[in-house]
Amino acid sequence: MPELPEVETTRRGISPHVTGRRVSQVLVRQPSLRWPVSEDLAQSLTGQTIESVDRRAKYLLFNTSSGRMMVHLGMSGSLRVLPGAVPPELHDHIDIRLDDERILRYRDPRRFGSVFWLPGTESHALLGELGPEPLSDDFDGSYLFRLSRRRKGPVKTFIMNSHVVVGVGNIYANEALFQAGISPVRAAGRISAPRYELLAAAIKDVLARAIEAGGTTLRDFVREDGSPGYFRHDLAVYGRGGEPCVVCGRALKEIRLGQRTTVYCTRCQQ
DNA sequence: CGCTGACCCTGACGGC
DNA sequence: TGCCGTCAGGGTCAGC
Repeated sequence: MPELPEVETTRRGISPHVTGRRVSQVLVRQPSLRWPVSEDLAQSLTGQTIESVDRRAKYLLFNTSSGRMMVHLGMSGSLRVLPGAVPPELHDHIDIRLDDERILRYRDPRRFGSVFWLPGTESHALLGELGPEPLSDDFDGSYLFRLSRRRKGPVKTFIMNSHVVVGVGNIYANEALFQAGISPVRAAGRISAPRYELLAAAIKDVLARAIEAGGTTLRDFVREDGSPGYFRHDLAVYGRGGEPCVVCGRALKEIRLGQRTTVYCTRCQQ
């Protein structure tokens, strides 16, 4: 379920606890993730010092002087820092023991996530074709307008495409389109430049607010905590199909678009 | 090239 | 109560 705000919240939460720490041991209990965890992860990472933790799209990058560990949390993944030798539970797939005896633990019940080791300064094919970060200055309305010309697919599918912009998952795509007053089913190529300005601003706003909320919630990455990074009461449309629109009161419409649940107001979103 | 749909997996949930 | 089918979801990739 991690969307970009939760990945960023995870990065901020664990970063102070792992930065500057040396990895003393890596234990892979379950290598069968979205892509198999390579056997050289453990030997490459062991002995290395984590210099910083970056994020690109929904990937977390743990930098060392000899390479990087790249982690994707998929649908159900989480990373926590444990105070010591806490017994693993079901779905706790990877333990990274640090030199202060704390453990960075990767859990992922549905195993949609992935963990790679990138040697040296090597990149990864999965990082190669990504669009801009939604919160960066590279991402704005004119960018979306330019890229969308002659595109016939629905705008919601367009903004969820990681080649277009990264980190806009289903929940926030629904929310941003509602906030911008744009129908999710409208063809991407049939939306004006001014309306794309509204959409880009809405995407930035919903993501930034969710990150802020994540930072102020009771998340504690040094203990067990599985609380989600967003709150249902903050969501205007997602998960509210059939319920009244918060603006006009009309029942929200729920459809499937590109295999994803889509909720919108047929009056407020055109 | 753009777009659609299948697929990976397990937990939650609804119906019977 | 318990079983079983369905759905949810990110993101890649095959195929049209």
